[in-house]
Amino acid sequence: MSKQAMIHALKNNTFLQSVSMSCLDDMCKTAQSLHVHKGHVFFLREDPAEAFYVIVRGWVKLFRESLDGNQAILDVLTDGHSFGIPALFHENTFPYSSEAVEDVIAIRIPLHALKKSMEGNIQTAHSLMQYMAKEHNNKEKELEHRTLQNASQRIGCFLLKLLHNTHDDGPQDILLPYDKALVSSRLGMKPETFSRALAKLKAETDIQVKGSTITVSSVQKLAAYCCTACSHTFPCKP
Amino acid sequence: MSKQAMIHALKNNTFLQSVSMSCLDDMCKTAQSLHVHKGHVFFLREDPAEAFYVIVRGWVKLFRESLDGNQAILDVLTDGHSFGIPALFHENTFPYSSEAVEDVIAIRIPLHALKKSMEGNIQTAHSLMQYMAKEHNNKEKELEHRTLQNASQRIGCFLLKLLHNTHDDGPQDILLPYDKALVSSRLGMKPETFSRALAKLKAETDIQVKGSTITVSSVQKLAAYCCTACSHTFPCKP
DNA sequence: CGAGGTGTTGAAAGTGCTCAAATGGCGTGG
DNA sequence: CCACGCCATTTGAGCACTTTCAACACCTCG
Repeated sequence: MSKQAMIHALKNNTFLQSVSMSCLDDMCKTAQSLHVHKGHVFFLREDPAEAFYVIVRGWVKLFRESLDGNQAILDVLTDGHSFGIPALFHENTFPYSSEAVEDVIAIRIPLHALKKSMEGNIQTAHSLMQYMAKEHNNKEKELEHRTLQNASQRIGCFLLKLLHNTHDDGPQDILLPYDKALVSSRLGMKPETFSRALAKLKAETDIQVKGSTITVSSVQKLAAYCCTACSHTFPCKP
Repeated sequence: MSKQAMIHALKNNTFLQSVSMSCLDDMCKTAQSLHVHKGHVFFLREDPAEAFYVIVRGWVKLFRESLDGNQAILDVLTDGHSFGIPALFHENTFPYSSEAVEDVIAIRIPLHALKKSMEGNIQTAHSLMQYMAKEHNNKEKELEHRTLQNASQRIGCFLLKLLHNTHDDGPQDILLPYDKALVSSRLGMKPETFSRALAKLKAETDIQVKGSTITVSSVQKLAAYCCTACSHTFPCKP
């Protein structure tokens, strides 16, 4: 991937999109693009951190493992999203591990380049803050969902976020972006629970499930089922 | 509370402590101190936000309520901590409600003062980022705990964070900082569950419970019980 | 002493988890 | 084109943990 292509990718749909071209140009001087194959890790928790990553294509999961061998999925990210940035504020070690869920193309940008850009350029600093605030907000929502919603409702909420059109109430198809086992751990449940909870959701809200394709017959009905257990009224955009 | 006292309070143990006196002085020009009595709210979720708060003394809970009337506690804060800041990045409305758990003395600082200070002063911006990164990190830990730890382990982990001395293995007393019902919802469980889970923790790790005072006979033992279900090895400082 | 708040306990139901086995789709090699 | 094996997913049965609802104990304060 050429340097120009990298800059273009950063301008499109990443947290750096408001940063000026010249700043991105600077930042990309030490950046590189890379392919990571399915199942391979970018870095592990506590690794010394030298760079953060921006996903150009593919899916990446962020996770931690407990001493007794369980895994908690923190997030699953795709095009335009970045990861590894919190290392900046964490003694330069990564606070989580990251792994390609499928083949990934990413841009690797040294943290010191980001730091330098931040110091010289208010816009970079502002973008980073915006990014962190959004992350923080997402985590708080997540925590609320774990507290107030049951398994079926969390699945429904996940589906609602995948909708393209939140206004039309007519039937819409949703394609699960990654396999059900990963969706389930992303939502803090086991695959078996996911399967049963999805069946329950099907019974409650008239969705149809065929493999990874889910057809929502009434968005209203689905939202009514999920969002009553949440502080946000549908659609919960920001 | 005099302006000098406010500045002094901000210099001591808040996220603004690295900010220069002159900046704090500026910021405090439009700040005011206030008392809020137990049970009274500072603001509600979705209120238009004009200021954030720094706690000088007392305890404040941050929470959200679902449509069907349940409450999720996001955090419970005390001296030196602040709340309301995320409104800066949230269309100037508060993303959560806040209520005094006991009588509180706080400093109310207009958000525009913070914003202005941030723009004129790198150190303020840096402090704010540091603060947000830490918050973000805390939320991720919280989420991990909900995923991987059971009720007893979460209580144990909560107690470990209250320890003054993490090195000595000898007996130490801990005083619960607020009532058990609030601790339980802070940890995402019901009061009854808390009571039973604490009894189980007592059986498993030789702690003694007498009202709000808990005596840990062996920190090692408690840590061994809780931290095996977590990715962080004890003591988990940062 | 009585009232109200706070915490505990019991019994039963609900929810999600574990382990094991069955199902079904899909790509490969024959 | 079909059989095979692999993998993801589903299903079943039993269990563990948490919640619910109700009752009770305890403490403090008036």
